[in-house]
Amino acid sequence: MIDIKFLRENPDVVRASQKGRGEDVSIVDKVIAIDEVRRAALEKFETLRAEQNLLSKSVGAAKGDEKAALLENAKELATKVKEADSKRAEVEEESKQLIMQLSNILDPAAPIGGEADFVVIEHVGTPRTFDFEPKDHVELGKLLGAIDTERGAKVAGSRSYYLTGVGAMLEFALVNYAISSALKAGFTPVIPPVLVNPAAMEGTGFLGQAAENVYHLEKDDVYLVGTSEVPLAAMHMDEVLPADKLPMRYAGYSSCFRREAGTYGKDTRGIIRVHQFDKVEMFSFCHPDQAQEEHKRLLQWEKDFLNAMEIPYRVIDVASGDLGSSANRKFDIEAWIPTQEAYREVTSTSNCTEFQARRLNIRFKDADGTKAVATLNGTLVAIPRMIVAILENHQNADGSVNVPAALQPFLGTERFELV
RNA sequence: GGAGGAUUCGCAUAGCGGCCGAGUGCGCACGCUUGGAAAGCGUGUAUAGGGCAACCUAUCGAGGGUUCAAAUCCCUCAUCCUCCGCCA
Repeated sequence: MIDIKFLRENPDVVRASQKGRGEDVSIVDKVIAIDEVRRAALEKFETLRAEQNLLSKSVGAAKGDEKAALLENAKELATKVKEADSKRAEVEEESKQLIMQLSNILDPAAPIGGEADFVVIEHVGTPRTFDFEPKDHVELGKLLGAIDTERGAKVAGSRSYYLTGVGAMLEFALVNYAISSALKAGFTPVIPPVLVNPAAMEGTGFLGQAAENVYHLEKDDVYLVGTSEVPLAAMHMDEVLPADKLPMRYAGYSSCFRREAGTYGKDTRGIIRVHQFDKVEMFSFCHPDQAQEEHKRLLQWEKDFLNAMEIPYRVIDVASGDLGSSANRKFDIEAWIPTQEAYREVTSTSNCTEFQARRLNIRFKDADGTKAVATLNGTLVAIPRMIVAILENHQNADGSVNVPAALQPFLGTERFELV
């Protein structure tokens, strides 16, 4: 949610931001208009209420005929107050609905444009040249007894899979490596709930445009999270965090559930795009002035992970039209996938500034008062895509796969052999 | 799933339909006292919104209702605790 005071004072900035995202600019003026109506309605109600409070007191003090007369007036006033109050509530709700439609204000540094208009910040590592025909992860997964998509489909439908044998072991190794490096970096490890209530989902902004990708359990009115960003962000909902504890960093490990509606025909092969996967997510609550630096740090931790996996990748600055509504800037890391001869997204980090915290009512207190914190998130490792990258990049001609040195202590082997 | 109890200002508690935005204790901050500290004494100590100054308004788990007036009465819901049942 945008700060209404900021919008009042800088409508042009908000207009430009909406335009840059390719979103509705006219909302800005609608918000300004309704905000005036809102304040007028509020003032009217408050004046009447003040009058009523006074009158009520004199009723209490009065006696006999005098009291009867006052009561007469008070009754009349009470209906007026009720009317003014419901008008106020109505306008406030309307105003809130409109404000909620506005996305976060873009970082001026974010590239403007659509999905294809990202800016490549850097390339790290060089895609390997194979002296044999590289196999894709589905084939390798079969040869190693690591991934079983056929049985996944049989049991759970399309975009489902089993990780078996070294596949399962690889997940444990990745998670262990991720959590132990997060610990070293000062994160608090967290295993969050993956079943959350509407307030948590709503507050983190996943019931907007992203709603169709969220699983909802109607009978109990709870949602399956698509990322542990949701329970991690909502963890401190309605709290005032101690300023001297910021930044507060959490590394959440959880399953993630995504309906993947509207992706028919996209990445149908293998485990690049699936309905359920596990992920270690970094989440940071920090001082708004620190948000940009924190964002760089999250990106660095993501790079460290890719480096440790010895996988070539590039970092992109995601364009305005492709940002989530909460993010003011987003960096994606894309790993080189040999059989696709392309870089594919494996991690992503967003700076949500105070946008998300304002919705969730997460604040901190310092000398100037109580203000919204900034929230940032970043993927440390999303298991299936990392498995794809590791298998494909480190394969040998016979289908065996070399284990990156960083993972060897967790796996007790240097190489995955065919089964 | 059933039966009871609870939910008040950081914590613990008091609270009669109007004198309650709310008392007390602890904690915290500042001051006095002291060589210094403790104790003691004094003062202060929620959040949000509107004017942005005085001030006003809202908030006693949430949402409704009764009333001129609700922390206080009624209804619905949520959470926690105890007991019973069921499942592990």
